[in-house]
Amino acid sequence: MLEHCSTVNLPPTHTIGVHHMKKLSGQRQSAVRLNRENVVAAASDLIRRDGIEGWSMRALSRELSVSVSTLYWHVRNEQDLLGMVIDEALAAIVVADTPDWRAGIADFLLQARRLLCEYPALVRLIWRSGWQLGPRTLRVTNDFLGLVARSGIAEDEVADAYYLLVAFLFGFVLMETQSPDTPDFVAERGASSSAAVPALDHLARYSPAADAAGMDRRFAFGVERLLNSLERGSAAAERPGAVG
Amino acid sequence: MLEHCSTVNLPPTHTIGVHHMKKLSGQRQSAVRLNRENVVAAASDLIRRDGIEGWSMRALSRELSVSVSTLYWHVRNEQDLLGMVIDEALAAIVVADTPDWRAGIADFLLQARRLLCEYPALVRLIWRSGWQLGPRTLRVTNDFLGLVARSGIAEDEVADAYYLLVAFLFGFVLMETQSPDTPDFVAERGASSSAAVPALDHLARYSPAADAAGMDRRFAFGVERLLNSLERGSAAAERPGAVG
DNA sequence: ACCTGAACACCGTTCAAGT
DNA sequence: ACCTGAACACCGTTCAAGT
Repeated sequence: MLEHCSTVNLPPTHTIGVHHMKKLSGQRQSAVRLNRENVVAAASDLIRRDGIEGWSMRALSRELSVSVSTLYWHVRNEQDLLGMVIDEALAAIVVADTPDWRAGIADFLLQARRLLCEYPALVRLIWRSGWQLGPRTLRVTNDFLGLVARSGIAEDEVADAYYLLVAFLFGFVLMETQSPDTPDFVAERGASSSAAVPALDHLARYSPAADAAGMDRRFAFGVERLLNSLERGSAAAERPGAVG
Repeated sequence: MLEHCSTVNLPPTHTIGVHHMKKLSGQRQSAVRLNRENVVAAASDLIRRDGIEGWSMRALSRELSVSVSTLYWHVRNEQDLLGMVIDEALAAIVVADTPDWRAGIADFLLQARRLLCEYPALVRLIWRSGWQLGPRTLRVTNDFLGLVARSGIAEDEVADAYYLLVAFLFGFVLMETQSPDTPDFVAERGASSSAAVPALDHLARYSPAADAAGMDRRFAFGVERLLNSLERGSAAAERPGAVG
């Protein structure tokens, strides 16, 4: 029920590591020696295949035909492992080094959305594992920050703009991947409401359902407005007084 | 480590229910008869007090000095219960019925941020329990949608604007409550990088750390830019071609 | 250096059985 | 109608013990 996220057919963002080390097919003996990298790759594959619901240290150990406790030799604990999985995945995002900051930012956001959408477990992982940034993620973040700075926004507002953009990105993917189970909740609820309580008229009218078709449009809408709001940045003349 | 979220000292958003039914103090016998409402209220209190980390059906049963299985008579399952907790909490947001849509939207966003921040477990809950909207949440959503529609944005863009605003809200609170464990990761990493690999200069320069002081400013920045971007809505002349 | 088995302290959910 | 105890199938993590 969280299977949309279309955005053109997704290129396989994740042919990075040594992955699929002949495991995940379920034979008995471990043909390959385990190491830190192997474990992370296997975890990544498993989460990709089964989603976060099926994930557990024990499930991974079963997948690798290895004792659970073995994993703890290669990895400090679950959070440590998941952190590395996140960092590896996020490293797939490449930040364009272009003077065209509008295109650069839009491209970054689209890449990130695709990655997070193709790999919805990632968002839940980031959420769950406390969002500590790995080294590769820091690199990507740094480069993106440079892109934002290039927009000509005031120097002391770069971080603010970064938060605006990334907050939108994360929130959007969150809504997109975790959309309500009942896409038709509007008709349902709107109809059953008695005459006494006012109906959910706006919900019925504008129906902000998270249908796959609409989401691409909505993302583009958001990105466009955000880019515009950066562009017209410091020249805002009619601001009431909320500068702080 | 997720203890910021200042935004003026928070008024107690949550003196709603019958709560604190003399439980949470830990005596033996259940003086009050249990019912659906009671259970939800107790769950809400418990999560508020101990955060989501300590939450479990079994923990709640211990708190109520009752057998775990008893809970399942009053409530379908954990997800059902958490859904009701969320809906109750979100119902505390009141949407101003004002023609001043800018003020109305800003007020709504601030209320929501406060609530979610004061109650960080909520965001994780929403995340975890699949974001199905309860009846009270639908009401709030509906009213907010009306406010957005009043901004004079094109009718077929109301839902898009709604997503833009709410995505920002959720993403922001997510970043705010789940900020990295290492607020000083910049100096740390920036310093230790060798000369070979380029330093994380932008991170060091703009330091987008989630310090409590900066977050209020950042939220205000975001809200302001978003409101502006709605205002200048349909009059956008120089859009490249991303209308769809 | 790498792996195992058993143990510890947890989970959510079900279900026959009690009053 | 409401509550219990025991059971089932899980968790993450530790640790002495094996090679």
